[in-house]
Amino acid sequence: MSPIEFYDTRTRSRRVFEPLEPGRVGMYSCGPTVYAPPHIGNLRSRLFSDLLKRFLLAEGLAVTHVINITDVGHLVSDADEGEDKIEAAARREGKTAEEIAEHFTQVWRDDGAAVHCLPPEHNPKATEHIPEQIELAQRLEAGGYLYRIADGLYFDTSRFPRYAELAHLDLEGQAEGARIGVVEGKRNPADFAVWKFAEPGVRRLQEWDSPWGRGFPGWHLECSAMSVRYLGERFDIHTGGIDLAPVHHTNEVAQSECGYGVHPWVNFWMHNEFLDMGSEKMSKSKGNVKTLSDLVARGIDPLAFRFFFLQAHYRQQQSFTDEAIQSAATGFRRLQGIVAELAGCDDAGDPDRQAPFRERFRDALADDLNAPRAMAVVWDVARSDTLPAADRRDLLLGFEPVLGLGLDEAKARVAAATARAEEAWEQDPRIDGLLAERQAARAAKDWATADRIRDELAADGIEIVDSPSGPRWRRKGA
RNA sequence: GGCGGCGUAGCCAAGUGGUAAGGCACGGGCCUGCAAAGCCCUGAUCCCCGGUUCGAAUCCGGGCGCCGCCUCCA
Repeated sequence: MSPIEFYDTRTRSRRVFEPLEPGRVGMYSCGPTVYAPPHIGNLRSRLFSDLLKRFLLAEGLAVTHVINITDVGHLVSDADEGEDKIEAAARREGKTAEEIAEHFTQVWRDDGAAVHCLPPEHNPKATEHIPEQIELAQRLEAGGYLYRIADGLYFDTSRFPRYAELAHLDLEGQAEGARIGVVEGKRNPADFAVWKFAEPGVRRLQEWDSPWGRGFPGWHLECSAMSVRYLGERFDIHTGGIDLAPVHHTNEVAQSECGYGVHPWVNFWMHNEFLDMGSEKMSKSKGNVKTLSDLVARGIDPLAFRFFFLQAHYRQQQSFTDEAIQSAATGFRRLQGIVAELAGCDDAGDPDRQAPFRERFRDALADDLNAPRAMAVVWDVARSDTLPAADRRDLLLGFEPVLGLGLDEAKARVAAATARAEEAWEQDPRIDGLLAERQAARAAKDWATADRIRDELAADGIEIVDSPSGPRWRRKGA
């Protein structure tokens, strides 16, 4: 058993993971801003934190996982100006901000459930923790970290020497060519809003009273305030997409370390890389696949996306192409078939014989969550011609709590898929007539006629599949 | 301008000093009248150049190419 090692963004190194409190792990993952459905890139981040959690649970640790729901405070344009995205969506849909947030929060939960992400222990909403956020802002104000300008209360990053630490920022060089929107009165380019004042004459759907006047919290504030409430002033792991490190997480660190006087606030910062969409940039207008529903509409099982995710390491950009997701779907289907077959075995396995495989699987994940290597073990077991079926069954089902691929229900899932395929067979007088003709030819062993009919139908894009209960047909690509 | 990542078989993707995991596709085989499904078998010396080393995909230097972030984008 090798020790658990994770890569930590702050120290830019792989370190042995030890919970701050033996046996217990506190995890915080940056969640969705609920103004639109999550896309598959968001889903990768979610799957990453879920895999991490499942692995820690399998290690016997008690995990408290917090994922926030950002239902206020995101602005449409750059800098700290522009319209709130949720408010914009609400206006567009003719609904309230709460309705928009509620709807997309549900979509986020449904999508997560569809890919078997375990529900977090806490799923706090920013709007339900305004007092906590104000309390933190007051601490920061008391510490002299904030200053007030026309549109809000800002954090003075020059008061926090470690500001650039997490993302290893070069603030000098960065300011030179960055497209940083200029906010009148900011002391440093990196300074950010902790509390924004409601604009005079503009009535927002979401605003609250505060010691500094009516307004709303800055985006970064919620994560600092809610994590301390549910995980304490220091905790073990904070996850998120790699893009969050330079701004969002950097600002969270500034607020939390200055507000609570702790360091390091978070023991391990773990960031997942992006999905590489290649030339087909994700965009609704181009009609490119980007949400889980889009995949489902194309006949991709949500869990095939989870299988796809497990095939690449979380810190590598993963190329998402049509061919890649299709091949994942095929691989997943076959793996399910193998497990479904093994489920019928009633023999007892031999734990000693299984041990080496369990260890390889576990050690791959202990090695900075190397899922691809763990999957290689899965296939070694699935297709082993030396391991008895009982051991293969025990091993694969033993991996399931970490994989989350639904292998424990493989038999039922395969049966359901078969039933769905049955329903997909179509009927049509003309084609069914030709099929009957072909059957007659087959019965007479007139293969030439039989094949001619099939070829003719194939030319029309119709595929015939023979089965014990007779021939069926469907349109290709359906 | 700054920060970061990548370039391994047709595609996806592990592998950070000792003679290249795994998945998908292709090809071959079994099965099937044929086909589909399923099962089995089969493939690479690691972008280029130079260096370090007994030995490098793995370390160093220099190229070329690609991607992300620096905008409240995961």
